[in-house]
Amino acid sequence: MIKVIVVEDHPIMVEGLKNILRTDLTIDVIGDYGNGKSVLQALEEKVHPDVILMDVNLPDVSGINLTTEIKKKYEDIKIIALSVHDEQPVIHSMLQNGASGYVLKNALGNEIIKAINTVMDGEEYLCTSTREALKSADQDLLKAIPRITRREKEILQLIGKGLTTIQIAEQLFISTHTVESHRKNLMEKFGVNNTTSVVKLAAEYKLL
Amino acid sequence: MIKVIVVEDHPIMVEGLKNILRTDLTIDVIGDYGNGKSVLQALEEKVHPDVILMDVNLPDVSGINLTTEIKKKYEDIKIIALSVHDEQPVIHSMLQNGASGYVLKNALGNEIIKAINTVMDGEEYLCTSTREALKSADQDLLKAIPRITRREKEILQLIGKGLTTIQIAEQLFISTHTVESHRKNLMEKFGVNNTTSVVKLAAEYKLL
DNA sequence: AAAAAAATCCCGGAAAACAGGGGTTTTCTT
DNA sequence: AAGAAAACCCCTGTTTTCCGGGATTTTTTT
Repeated sequence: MIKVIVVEDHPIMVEGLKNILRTDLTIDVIGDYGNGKSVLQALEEKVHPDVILMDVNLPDVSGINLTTEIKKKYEDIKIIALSVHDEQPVIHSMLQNGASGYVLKNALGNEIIKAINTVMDGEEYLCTSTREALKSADQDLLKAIPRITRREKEILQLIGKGLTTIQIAEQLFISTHTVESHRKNLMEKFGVNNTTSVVKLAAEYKLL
Repeated sequence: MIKVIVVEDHPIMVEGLKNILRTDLTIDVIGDYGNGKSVLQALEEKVHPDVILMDVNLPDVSGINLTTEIKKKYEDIKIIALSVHDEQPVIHSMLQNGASGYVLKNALGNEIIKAINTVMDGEEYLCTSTREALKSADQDLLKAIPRITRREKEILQLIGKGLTTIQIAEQLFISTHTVESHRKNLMEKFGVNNTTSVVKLAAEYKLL
């Protein structure tokens, strides 16, 4: 029996997943959790799954960070990402951080079962649309989501609120020059040359 | 029997919904559709539901527009919005355009059943978190999502790509003054005073 | 056919952001 | 305890956006 746990904050989705997985008699869903904290706790205490089906957008932590953390402590657990996002940087970041599979939520139910079996065989599984998305990105540089610092995130949020450099500087009790430095670094990290693009990408990657 | 159809592009979600609705014997799910076009066609041809459970983010049209269209032709059909978005402007726009209910996807299954029964009684139903979201918006001005024109959307997308006014003007073969006018109008419509905020809001409301 | 909305174009001055350099002090991580 | 990374600070000049007015011509919608 393959022991699976589901990490997903939409009960209806959980219901659907369980229902689909029930059709495969070699799969046993031994638990479900609505946020990152509760899974980590469960893993600590008692639960020992073979596979984790994990939504990428959880209420408390990003799936990317959660994957990294789980993989650090329990390297044998296979993680399959479940997501509505087909942006390459998101996919790429998940895989880079230890996910063995990536399935879009618009995939058919049996893709999930296929994914579970594939990763249990030690292989990587990407659903059809995900493969499409990566293919079109193709060639050279499929970038991961930039790692931004606490401060940068803070400034990014204030920019998103529509504050100007001067207002941000005042609010954070730092010089406008510092704010501009952070702005510069953000543009650099995101590989763009104005803040508007940074905000757009950050919104896309759910970093705001 | 209450005849219900489901409009939702995630098969797993559809599975979950059907499973939940099966527990109520007075509800009959007579069909499901993965996009706006197919529902409209089905309504035209044969299907006559009492209630439509509709995902707000469909691949082809926005739930807001689809609601408007359906309500114009079939005013008796009750529409319940299903969404991951708890932003007031989204909720407000849906209700304003004829939706009778709004349920967040992180709601429990029985909220959906409650919603169906409530709207069939001619009342409006909002799930707990939605009510919370509207309450915190409170007082005065819960704004709807601005209606933007074709051209404005086009310019918004180019701005989001990081193009400057000059570059946009060149690409669209219009004067920079025109681009600036559109920029101005966008800021006005969104009620903010810089383009970055416009892009952020547009991303939030899935207008990009 | 008339009215309303959208799209287009124009100006000038002020404000903000960007580009491209520099450097110091904390705070993590190894 | 060292080294690296983050956070902080500073400068000047250029570009772009914003704000405050305008106005005209197409499209839609009623």
